[in-house]
Amino acid sequence: MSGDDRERAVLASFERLVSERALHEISIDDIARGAGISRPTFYFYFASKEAVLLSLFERMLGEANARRGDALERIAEDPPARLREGFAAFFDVFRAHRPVTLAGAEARATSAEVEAVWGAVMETWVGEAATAIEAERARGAAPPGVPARDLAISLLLMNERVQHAALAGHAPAVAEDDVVGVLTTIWLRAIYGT
Amino acid sequence: MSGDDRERAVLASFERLVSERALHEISIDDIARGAGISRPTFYFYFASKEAVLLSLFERMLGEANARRGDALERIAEDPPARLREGFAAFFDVFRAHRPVTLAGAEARATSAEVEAVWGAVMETWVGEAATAIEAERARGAAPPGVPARDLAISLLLMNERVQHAALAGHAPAVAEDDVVGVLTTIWLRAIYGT
DNA sequence: CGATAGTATCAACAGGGTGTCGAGACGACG
DNA sequence: CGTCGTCTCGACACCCTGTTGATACTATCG
Repeated sequence: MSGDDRERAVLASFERLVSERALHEISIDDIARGAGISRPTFYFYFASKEAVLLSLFERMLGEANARRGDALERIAEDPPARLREGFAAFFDVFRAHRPVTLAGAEARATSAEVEAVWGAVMETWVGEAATAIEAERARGAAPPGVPARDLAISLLLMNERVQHAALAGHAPAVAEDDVVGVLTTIWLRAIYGT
Repeated sequence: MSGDDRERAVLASFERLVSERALHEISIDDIARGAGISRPTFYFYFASKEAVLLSLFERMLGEANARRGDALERIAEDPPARLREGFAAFFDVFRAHRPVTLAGAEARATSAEVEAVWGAVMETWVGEAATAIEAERARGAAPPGVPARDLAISLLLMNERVQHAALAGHAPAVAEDDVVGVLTTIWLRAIYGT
């Protein structure tokens, strides 16, 4: 068995465990044993639980960014349709990797590194959304109002939190199947008025 | 020194520590020593770190609920003013107790009890907001749309997340002084249309 | 075909955290 | 002056983390 196989085994063990219980209930020993190695050997491959999580997480983010396409850039074509399309792309990916998503949210609370990585990802989306809002305002489709960046930040943080509550099943939450519709409606009203 | 004094000392020690570093970096021994008692004695007063936090947290929630008054119920009088008034009341309290607020957010990720308590609080606000939205729709001030409850949940989760990002200073975030204004604008547009 | 260098592995250690138990100190009150 | 709550903590058992140092295995080259 090669080093790459071992590393994959660690990722697989982690993904299995995280689908069974919360991140803070999983020890490095659990992950290591699940991958058929000892705890010190785990440290040969990863620096921490969080490092394993980030590895899985980044793969997931790549998938999400690929799937979303350029919906936001083409928002002028048909705002409701493009918004819905983009949100559905993200939510489908997060839903497909629910355990990793929830573990990521948990890790963000205690790991500065996870927090920073997620913040950087959010930052790119905020930039794109703010640009799209400004373009819609420039062409007269959307009325002026609060700074586009502040609007983009607030709406994206809403998406994050609403999706998380729905996936975690923590009340109060919007039903999973209604998440995309509700978020789309609020974005449309917040950006375009009616 | 009486038992009540000791208990107060524990709360004070906790509040001081939590203003210096993150919750997960604080051990029960730290809290106990800061209160001038031993670790086992800590357990005589509280079952866990989270129990101390919840004690402080509930006091803070009482303050917030008192300060907010009945802004939401009187929303018909002047929606922008009432909304702004209510949001400012909450945000002021959270800002005045920033370390406790941030510790609460951190604890929610790992403690089912904290998560449940916060969920119950959110649930009461969701009920009030949904009722207010339905009343505005009934009197024709607000147009129909997505279910009032889903709208209320999403907007309140947005408020929670936006306020948290601002208080934690985790990018991307809205500047503290702009939070209330931005949130008010989005609520107005989401509920009333333009 | 042996020397050597990089890769991989883990027993054992050091350090820190949690929660509990049982023995005792202390004050109030019948 | 006993005795009963209240209060206190040393000591223990246990779990978790991250590192060290000894050891294997493997591949490549002179």
